[in-house]
Amino acid sequence: MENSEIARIFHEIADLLEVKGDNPFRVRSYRNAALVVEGLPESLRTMAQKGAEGLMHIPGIGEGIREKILEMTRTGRCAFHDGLLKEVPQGILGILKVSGVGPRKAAVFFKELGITDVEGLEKAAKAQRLRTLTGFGEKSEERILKAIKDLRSMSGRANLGAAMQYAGAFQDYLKKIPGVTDCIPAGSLRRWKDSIGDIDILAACDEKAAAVMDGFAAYPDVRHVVSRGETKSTVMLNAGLQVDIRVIEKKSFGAALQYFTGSKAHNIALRDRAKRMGLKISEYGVFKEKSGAWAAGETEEDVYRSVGLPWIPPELRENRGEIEAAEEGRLPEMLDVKDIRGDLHVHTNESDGACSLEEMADGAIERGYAYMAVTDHSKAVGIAHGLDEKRVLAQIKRIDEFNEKLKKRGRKFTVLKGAEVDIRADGSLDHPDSVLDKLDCVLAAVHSGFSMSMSDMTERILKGIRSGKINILAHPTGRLISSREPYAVDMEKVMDEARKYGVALELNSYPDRLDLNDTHLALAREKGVPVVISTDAHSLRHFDNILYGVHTARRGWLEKKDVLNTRPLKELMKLLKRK
DNA sequence: GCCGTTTTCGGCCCGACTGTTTTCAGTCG
Repeated sequence: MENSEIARIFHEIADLLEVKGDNPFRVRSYRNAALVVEGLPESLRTMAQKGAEGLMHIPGIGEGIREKILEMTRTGRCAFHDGLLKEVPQGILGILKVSGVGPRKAAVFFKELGITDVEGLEKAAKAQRLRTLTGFGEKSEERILKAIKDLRSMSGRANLGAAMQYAGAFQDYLKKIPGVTDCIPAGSLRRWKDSIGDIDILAACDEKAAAVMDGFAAYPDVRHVVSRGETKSTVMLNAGLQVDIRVIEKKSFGAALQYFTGSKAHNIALRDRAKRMGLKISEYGVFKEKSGAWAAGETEEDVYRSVGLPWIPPELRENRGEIEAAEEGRLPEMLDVKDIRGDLHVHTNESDGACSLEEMADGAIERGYAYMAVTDHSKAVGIAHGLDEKRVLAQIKRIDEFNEKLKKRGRKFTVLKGAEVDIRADGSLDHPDSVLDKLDCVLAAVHSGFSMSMSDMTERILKGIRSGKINILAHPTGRLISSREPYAVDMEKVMDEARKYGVALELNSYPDRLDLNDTHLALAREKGVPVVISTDAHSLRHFDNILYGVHTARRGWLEKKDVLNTRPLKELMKLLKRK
């Protein structure tokens, strides 16, 4: 059982306990454990091989949950979870996804009306049966029907790229409303999380907040207003994306930004820390607990300073040890997009790119890069018009000629000869060694046969690494955030072997990929496996995606030294020498 | 169920909005 599945079970246990009306702090323990497990770089499967001893010292995991992890990694089941499902029908978990319906209401619907799933809830609301319950009326039914409609129109979480665009447009609109002095997207967007549940926007204003709220609700792309208050409102966009806005006075802006950026787990830990110091943190500021006197709040720096910490970059705020690291002066030196000196995954119109080699090179030069690797597909990827041996040789010749031309013109820019060679189902590479040996930078990647077993897929990729012919493993898990699960692969084994063979792992910056993800990157850093941040550009504008890659790397605590393409060309070329 | 400058019991972040009810519980972030 993998970490993601174990985390899912803990989330479900938390939901089921809540519907049962169990101790809310016990519920929180399971929810917290789920988050901790999700953020764990190493797999519990591996850690549990040493028994309970291997699972000690994971914050938030105590004896009870440790036992359940052991059980799940050994048997693939959790008896406690199975037992809960006998008491509470699984369909009720779906009801909890309906906005405005939580565990208490779901329990009432189940006990009083025998409702066990969303369809049943919809029927009951339409038949006006909910209003027969105490505490529910006509409006409750309306809200629930609307929320069910919204739920169905949402395609789960939005990818970061799309969410950024929606948020940017909304932000521009809000800034033009009179009285708004500042406006910034917060939430998981500001933390550059790879998928976004909703957009959170914080606005500071010097006049009546009500005017801002009017403007907010009047945004042309709004489908309907979900809730509307003095300082806080929620709307649903036509695209099925929810947007929350919070309006706050300038003197509280830092505290509000800190609060609204999250993550929830980070905030709880920070507020807990404040409490132990005799302080209280809310979105309005930091206050002395006894006297209620205002202590800080205008900037985020002030808020963190008030609890004895340096400012913590948003990407790190997941309660994954950043507060302890901040306290001990161990926060990573954050990578900057300016540190990136070149792109090592670029396609041209020889395969499925939109632009020529020359056009892509111009684009890279314009960004201030020192180098770029042309890495078109190999023939197995027919749909991308992959190159055969003959075409690769022709491309090599063209690149040599192009580099000569650049040199003559005095340009300090080099195009590396590369390929994105397919790792076939049997682990062999899709170009002969004679071709690979002529290239500067060989990427290898899986493009088909995703449904293999974990052991087969791992072996397939290990064979590619052991060929000694590749430099970089591209998009190592193959996930597409909104449409395809990662294939099953033992990433720890892949990383160990990659380190042995001097193969780097790619962080693909495409917002739908972001592959490796943040926790894998943390593992790579721990294991000392070098990472390359690339865009997989198929057109000029794709170069911009490097921003998503860099911020994802920051989420994985990667520093400049951990990333190969922060090195100057000469140093890079030495590192790309294959064994 | 977790955790300890409040250490093995007794706490556990904090506030806005909604609907239905007259003072608040439930939900959300």
